Amino acid sequence: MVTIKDVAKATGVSPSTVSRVIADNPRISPVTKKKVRKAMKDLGYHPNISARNLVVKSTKAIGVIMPSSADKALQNPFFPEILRGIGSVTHQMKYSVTLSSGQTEEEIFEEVQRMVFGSYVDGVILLYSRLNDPVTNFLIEKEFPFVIVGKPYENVNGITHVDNDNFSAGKEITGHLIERGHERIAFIGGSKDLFVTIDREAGYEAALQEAGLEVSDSYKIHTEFLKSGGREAVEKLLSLKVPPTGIVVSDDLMSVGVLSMLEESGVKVPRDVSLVSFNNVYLSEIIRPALTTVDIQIHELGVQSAKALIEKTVNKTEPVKRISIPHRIVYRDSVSKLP
Amino acid sequence: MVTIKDVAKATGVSPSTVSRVIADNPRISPVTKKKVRKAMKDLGYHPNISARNLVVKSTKAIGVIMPSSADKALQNPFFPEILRGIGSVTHQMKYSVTLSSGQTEEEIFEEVQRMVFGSYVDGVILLYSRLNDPVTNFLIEKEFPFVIVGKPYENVNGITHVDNDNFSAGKEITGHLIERGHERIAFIGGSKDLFVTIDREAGYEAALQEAGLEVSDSYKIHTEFLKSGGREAVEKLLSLKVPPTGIVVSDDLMSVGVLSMLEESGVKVPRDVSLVSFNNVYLSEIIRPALTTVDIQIHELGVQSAKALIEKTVNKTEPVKRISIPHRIVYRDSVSKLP
DNA sequence: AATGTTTGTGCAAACGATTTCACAAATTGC
DNA sequence: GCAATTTGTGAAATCGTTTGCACAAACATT
Repeated sequence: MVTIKDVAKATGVSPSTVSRVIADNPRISPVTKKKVRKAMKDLGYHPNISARNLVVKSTKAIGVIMPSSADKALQNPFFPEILRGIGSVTHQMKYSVTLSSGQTEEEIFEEVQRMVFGSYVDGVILLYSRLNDPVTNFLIEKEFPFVIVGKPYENVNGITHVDNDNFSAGKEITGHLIERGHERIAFIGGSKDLFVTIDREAGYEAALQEAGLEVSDSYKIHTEFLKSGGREAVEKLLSLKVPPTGIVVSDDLMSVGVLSMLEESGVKVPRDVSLVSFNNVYLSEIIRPALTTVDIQIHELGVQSAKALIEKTVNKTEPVKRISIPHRIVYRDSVSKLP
Repeated sequence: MVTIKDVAKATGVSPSTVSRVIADNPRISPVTKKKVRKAMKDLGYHPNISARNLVVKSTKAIGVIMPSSADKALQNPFFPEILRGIGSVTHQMKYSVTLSSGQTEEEIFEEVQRMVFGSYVDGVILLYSRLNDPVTNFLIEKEFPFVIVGKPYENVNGITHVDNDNFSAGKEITGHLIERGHERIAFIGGSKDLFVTIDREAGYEAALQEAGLEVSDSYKIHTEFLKSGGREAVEKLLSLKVPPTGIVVSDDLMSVGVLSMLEESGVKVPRDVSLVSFNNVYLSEIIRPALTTVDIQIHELGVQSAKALIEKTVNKTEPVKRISIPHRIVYRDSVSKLP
């Protein structure tokens, strides 16, 4: 391994000078810089990151914490996409990203502790938000820089987070259905513990009320995931005396499940019922009918969260921010117009 | 920050002793260990990882390199899943994982260089395999520990990798179609540059030949991705004078695209044509008809690659390994039996 | 010409761990 | 009961950087 001393020796200067060249210190004369840089190149010098971290007390690394794999959500294309968003800024800023690998809630907690106590990272991004989450509490208590993607369960004004306006998104997409003449509109969502679900559903209800439509409990379904449980739910929905003509589904991935079940039951989309959902993952484009969905700009969620976090790590006094990523509806083929 | 010295002082021993307690050195008396451990707990001591890395010249971290985002494959649920597999062993071994964040091929290359030269990681896992890949060549040249998930393009016997037997998988799944009475079977695959595609296709052909069936070029389609391009391909396939009754698709995600197009063209699966594919991602279970597909055990690919890599990093002389993860067909509802 | 300032560089002390060597005390073997 | 070994601990060097301080040389100011 070639160290700073080697290039110092090779150039005939002191290690400090080499270090300053690396930092591009203005006090070093141009000619020395040239010399040193050449030597670095020739010898194939690369700074040792641990040594540097040790003294500067910063790692230029951020931790990204995934939800525990209890959240089956992990197969959701949401994650690779947001990782890419995060990656695009970390790369540009020459930061690196360390991924959590714990599977259970406790494992993840341990891991975060290691990350912060051991100075593995300068800050963390939480890719989930849970009520009474030990990780969140821990980070707050330690005053460790972090940002949440999504809406924090408590202390919303005290935690920097980046989120969509899921209420409006829900309202708008439901509004779209209403505009197209639908009056009986159902909602199918995931776990009620998730703020995304809650907000989108609230938006859905708001749109209904605003349009003077009745919101009925029998039109609202919450199902963890789309296997057996989901099937019954959808069937029940269809067998109501007045079945819905439109359905708002809280997530594209769920949508494909719902879609499949509908078609299986002989219900054609969008002919018999219209379907809209959220996220606009690649899948929603390749499935038939292509889904009308609200694009929440997952990539941008990643970008902004990484930016906000890095700002926080370089400037500890950075004020709390609430960043809202705009959404837009992308119209495709899953909704029909009613007379 | 509480350091080793603080706990030394608190316990009345020397830093070296504390260090040995951490390492659970047998030479330290049980009573001292007790004392020291208590002090560590009381003071909230956590070792500083940079300091340790600096002296032991190892980071207990591995780098995971994703394909460049030119590979749109990134939306594939394959990635989160394999990350979870990797994570499960890194977590257990108390390793951490650093994710590549480069988007283009060059960015990724730079990043890998930083990782190895700067001693960011002890080894890397390549989640792709490309012909003449600068990254691969670099790692080989530097003799830096790495493993490939998939089949290396060259030097197959010289590079530790973990892969499925894609040839057999292709052969078996095609065989299944044949058993069920199909004789006209098509193949739809992704880029021909990928070994997965090549191998699975070769297996497909082998099965055909073995059964005395003709393999025809007009039955083989390669399409980058499933939007416009894919649609035409599928239509062309259907409009042949003798259209296939069965299709082998190289990937579940593609399958949902194909499936959608088929149904859109009024072709019912499995009534009119049967469909099989590979990977067994969550999606293949929720879509209707549920897909008969070969489960390649993505999670296990991750587990084994991480294990193999860690072995290599702790023992540089570990021999090259070729690890093959078994597959199995999971039978669902996308194939019908022909008379 | 004397003084003050700027410019360019080196010395040496950190940073927080690990590890080699040394050594006293305790234990064992005979 | 004495030599040899084992057991338990500490001192100090080391890992590869960064950085505060010092200081000589060059330059600017009167």
